[in-house]
Amino acid sequence: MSQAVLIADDHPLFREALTYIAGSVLPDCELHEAINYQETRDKLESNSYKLVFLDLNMPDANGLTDLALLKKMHPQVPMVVVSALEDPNIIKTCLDYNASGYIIKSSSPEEIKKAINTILEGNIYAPPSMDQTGTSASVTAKPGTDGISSLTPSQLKVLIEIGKGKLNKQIAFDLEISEATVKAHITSIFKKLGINNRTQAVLIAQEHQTRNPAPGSQ
Amino acid sequence: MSQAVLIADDHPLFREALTYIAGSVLPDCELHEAINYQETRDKLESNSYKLVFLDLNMPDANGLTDLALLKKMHPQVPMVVVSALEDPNIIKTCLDYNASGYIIKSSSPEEIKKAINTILEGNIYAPPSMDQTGTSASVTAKPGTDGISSLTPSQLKVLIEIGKGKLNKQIAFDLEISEATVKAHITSIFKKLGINNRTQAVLIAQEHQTRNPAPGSQ
DNA sequence: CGGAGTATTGGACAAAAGTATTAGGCCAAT
DNA sequence: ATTGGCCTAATACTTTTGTCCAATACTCCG
Repeated sequence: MSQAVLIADDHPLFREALTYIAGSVLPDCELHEAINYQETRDKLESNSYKLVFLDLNMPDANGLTDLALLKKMHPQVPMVVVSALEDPNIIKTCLDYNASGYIIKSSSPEEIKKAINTILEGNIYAPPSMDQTGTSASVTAKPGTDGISSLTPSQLKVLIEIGKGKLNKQIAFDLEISEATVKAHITSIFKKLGINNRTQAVLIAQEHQTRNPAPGSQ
Repeated sequence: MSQAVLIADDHPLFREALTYIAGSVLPDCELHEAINYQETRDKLESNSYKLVFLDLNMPDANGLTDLALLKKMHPQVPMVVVSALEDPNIIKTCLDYNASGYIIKSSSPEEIKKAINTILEGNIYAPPSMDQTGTSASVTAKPGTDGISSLTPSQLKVLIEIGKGKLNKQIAFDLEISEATVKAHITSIFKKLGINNRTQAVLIAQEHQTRNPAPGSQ
């Protein structure tokens, strides 16, 4: 069987760097790349990967919700989140969503190699900065935060669309399902999240976007 | 007439520090304190201040939207935003909302004194870090971002409530106006912001919450 | 002072959202 | 093979949302 690794990141430089590092640790692996969420999803569908590097700030991505969705669809594939953010809360949340690890983009190549090996041995890798703060009691989940993990893939997709401010009719069209189905999903989502209207759903969906303090934002 | 200054910050230590500094620069002023947004609003209603120090991260605050609202209701009162954040984009946005200045919490007492004097002379104070990047063309507003400034006080209040996921009925009750009025405001808001439903309004309202991107982000 | 423009309010109406119920097909686990 | 969960979908219904039109009140400006 082929041993393939997927690198999903929209930044060419980092993709190249990660490809190089992964190649040195795993010389016998095919190295695939994806530059956006769509491509990541497609490649996961058609290939069997032993490891996925996943950036949650790709142009068409929806932050943590994407991780939840990909893990729902491919629970057996180890996925490690790569991000510039070092916020322990975000890191912890990613691990809560069953990420196999979290790599900070500014890490040294040695650190990244260590992470890869740790994960391939079946363990979870968290960056060194988490060792001090990771188990801090100050990092506590809000009510409803974990509820999003209980959503089914279809429900997550609908929630993402709600989070874009779309009408049910538009969501139905875009997801190629009927409006009745959209409503059915929404009702389920509300029950699972303990809310009762879509604006509250937007707020929860927003909480799960990995914020990128990008230039020009705000 | 009495010369009073209001210090609105939920952090006791910083409030104390700021009180001390303000007292040294303005020995003849009454020094009032507010520990949350509600209290800030009330004190502004019942007193006439020559200067207000405003923290936008108080427990019941709504970020930049609060600044916009307070300035709408008291356009003549100079307000200086105090915050731990140094993001030039946020600083610029505060100034766009007619803040008279922006003080970074880690500033030295001398720096803060300078800021107070600058503002009391009728000028705008921006932190030194802005001098290099402040006028950068890279800080550009998104469409709709400035639209929030064009909202009337009532409309802003309604938008804030929408941003909490409330129903029109609840908003009407909480703001003590009729539901019909709430809806009328919402329609106006939509036109000004160029949107057509409340979930999109939530997204815009969220953008104007001052995010606290945690130490070490990016 | 008088008009222009606008904020605020409200009622009536149309559109969308949300709930309840039912049900068929599919897949995985027992 | 039967159960159970998920996705899909339709109908029927209530509630909420959003628009349109109209009236009042207020400020600003000539």
